This record gives sequence, C-alpha cells and structure tokens, in this order.
Amino acid sequence: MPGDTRERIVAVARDLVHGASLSAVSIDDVCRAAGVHKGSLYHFFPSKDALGAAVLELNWAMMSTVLDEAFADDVAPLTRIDRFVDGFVRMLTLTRRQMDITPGCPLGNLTAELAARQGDIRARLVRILQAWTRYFADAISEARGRGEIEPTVDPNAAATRVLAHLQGLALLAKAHDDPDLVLSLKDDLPVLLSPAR
Amino acid sequence: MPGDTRERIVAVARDLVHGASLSAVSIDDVCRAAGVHKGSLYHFFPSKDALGAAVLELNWAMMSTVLDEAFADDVAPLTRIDRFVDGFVRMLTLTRRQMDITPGCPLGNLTAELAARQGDIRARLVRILQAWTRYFADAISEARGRGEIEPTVDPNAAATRVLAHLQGLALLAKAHDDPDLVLSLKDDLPVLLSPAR
DNA sequence: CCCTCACTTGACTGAACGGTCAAGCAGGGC
DNA sequence: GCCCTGCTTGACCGTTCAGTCAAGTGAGGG
Repeated sequence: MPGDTRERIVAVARDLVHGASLSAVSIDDVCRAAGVHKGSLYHFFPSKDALGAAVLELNWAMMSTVLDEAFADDVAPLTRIDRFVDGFVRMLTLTRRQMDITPGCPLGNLTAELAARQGDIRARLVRILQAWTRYFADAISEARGRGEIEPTVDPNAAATRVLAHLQGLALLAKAHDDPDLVLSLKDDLPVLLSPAR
Repeated sequence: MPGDTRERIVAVARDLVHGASLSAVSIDDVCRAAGVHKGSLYHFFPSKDALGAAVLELNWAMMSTVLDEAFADDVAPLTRIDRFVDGFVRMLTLTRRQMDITPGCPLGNLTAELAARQGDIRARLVRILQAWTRYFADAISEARGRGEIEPTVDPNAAATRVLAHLQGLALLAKAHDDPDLVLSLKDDLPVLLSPAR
C-alpha cells in the first residue's frame, strides 16, 4: 500500500498525543508504535514540529467529520448542536475506554500546548477555532431566522460563547475524568443562546 | 535570609512555567533563572514532579489572593465576580507585557497538562477547582438570597458554568493572544446566571 | 571553641532526546 | 537489463535531560 506509511505515522502520533501531549510523546515512541524506523519518519517529516502540525491537521479533519455529520440539515439547527455534543462526548468516552483517561478536547489540548509558540502554528490554531465557531454561528443564525431564539442575539458572539463553554467543560471533564460532564452543555444551551440583559 | 532560596526557586519556576509549560521548562532553566545550583534545588525538591506540585500550590495561593480580594463582601455579590474577572484579566495582561505572550489561566494550563497523569496530583487539581468553584457558588447563592437572580437557579451548577466559561475564554484568549477576550465573561454573566429553560 | 546540621557547590552519570546519514531495496519506466 | 526514484534500514551524533554525590561552607548552639 503506497502512501500508507505516512498516514499510519500521523494516525499513531495523534492517538499517542491525544492520550498525553505533544511534548510527552517522543519521536521514538511514535516510531515504535507505528512499526517504523526513525529515518523513515524523517523522510516524511522534516522535524517533530512538522509532525505536530500534521497531528493538528488530522485532529481538525476528524473534528470536521464529527461536525459535518452533526450539522447536516436534516434536523432543526439547535438539535444539530445537541447532536454534535453527543458526538463529541462519544469521542471522549471512546478514548477513555482505550486509554483509561479522559483526554479532553484534542484541539483544545493542542491549543493550550502550542498557543504560546510564536509562528504559523498559532495562526493555524486560530483559523481552526474560527472555522469551528462558524458551524455554531450558522446553526444559531438559522435558528434565529426560524424564531427559535431571540432576534437580539448576535450569532457570532453566541457561537464563541458556546465554544468557550465547550472547551471549559472539556477541561473540567479531563480533570474529573468524566466525559459526561460535557453533556451539561446541552442543558446550558438555552441559557447560552439567550440575549444579554 | 533563611528559607529564601526555596521560595525563590518556586517563584521563578512558576513564572517560567506560566510563560510556557511544565514540560517545556527544564530543571536547568529553573536553576539558571533562580541563580541556584542543581544540587541546591534537589535539596528542597526530591524530583521535578515535586517542584511541579509546588508550582501548582503557588499558583493556587496566588489565585486565592486574587479571589479573596475580589470576593470581599464590601460590594454586592455579583459585583465581586466582575471584580474577580478584572483581577484575572489584569494578571493575564501583566504577564503578557512581561513575556510577550498571553499565558492563559495558570491553573487551567496545569490542569490540561497534568490531568492525564494518574496519582495524587489530579486529585489535588480537582480539589483546587472545587475550592475555586465555591467562591462563585457562595456569591451566587448570596445574590439569589437578595433576589438579584432567579430563585430556581442552582448556585453550584451556575458556578461550574461560570468556571467552565472562564477556562474556555482563557484558552481562546491565549490562542488569540488577547487577554481582553476574557472580559466578555462580565457581559455573559447575566446569561450564565439565568435559570435553565 | 568546636561540633552539628542545614544548605551550597560543581562535577558527574546514564538515559533519552531530536535529528543525520550512507547504504540498501524494490518497483516502474525506458 | 538498467537506472531512477521513493522509501527503508539501522547505526550514529551531539545535546539536553533529570537526577546523584562527595566535598565544602557557614551560622548557631553548647
């Protein structure tokens, strides 16, 4: 299978990083887990940072998949957000079963770890977070158009609120080792989508 | 000055860690910055993990100070939360000026980094987060008693909501390199403290 | 005056780290 | 049959890491 090695390396690296952190996972760890020699890895990636960037992209690709499924317009817009939360929690629960720890949001973790670095990587992180916010904003906007939430609500501000809330809950879930904590986002949604007073 | 060295080591370590992460800061870095030799550091701390634990305690002590000041009962309970947000953002802004990066929440960062480890450290993190939540819960409870928020609001659930929101905003602030993002918590507060619907 | 003990010094260790490289290998095109 | 090219191999390098240790130093107490 050509082109298989690179993908396997990134996939394995993502899993290891998701269960710990970028800095906690060494190149040797990745090679061992992927059944690949170091020179081979460095054939595809010029540096550990480059591998880290690839892991970030894979995480975003996986999150995009969950987002695209959840935000399909076969249900009401606010139901889509609920559906996404379910998918997100399912992701956490699955990793918890495999790794015996609650991993937190893969993108949130990388943001926390990499945002302090200067360079393109932070710009990319911001872009990803913005793209993520847009999923929420679009659904909120549509719900507002249908009269399901107050017309005075700013969809973008509300979407940022939802993302921040999700990230915070994911962090608490990681600390408490309980993915279900994130489920409370569904209860909090009506509150988060109500107008400021 | 007796007992000074240990404190200086922890203080310096905290600053370095706050600007990056525990794993990104080496024992040598700390020694260099504190003007101390390695054997001296290991006289006080049996391991890097022990130093990390001390850094966590110092961060909580500093946060406690900000919390105690903000939550003094010389103003209305909801005003205290606003005051805490101001203090928190001031903390971020100060570090940003010194380090040229927005550091995020010191406790949130450590939570993200250490929660995956098994052992006492996660238990301690959870306890700290609970103690933090209690500050919010007490103020919310008092505000409810004064009729400033709806009686159907559960102070503990609302407090957790506020903490999650704060952590999420701190993460976004770090990503966007803009401490002021956290200020929007003050606008979001009425929303977060309104009853579920 | 000297002993004790908390603290400091600075050189040291062994392992792990990210990264390099010359040599090989296999398959596809000429 | 040959070479080119994409990929693999496994040994190797220099650095940095957390952690150790034997030998000091100096102040306070008896």
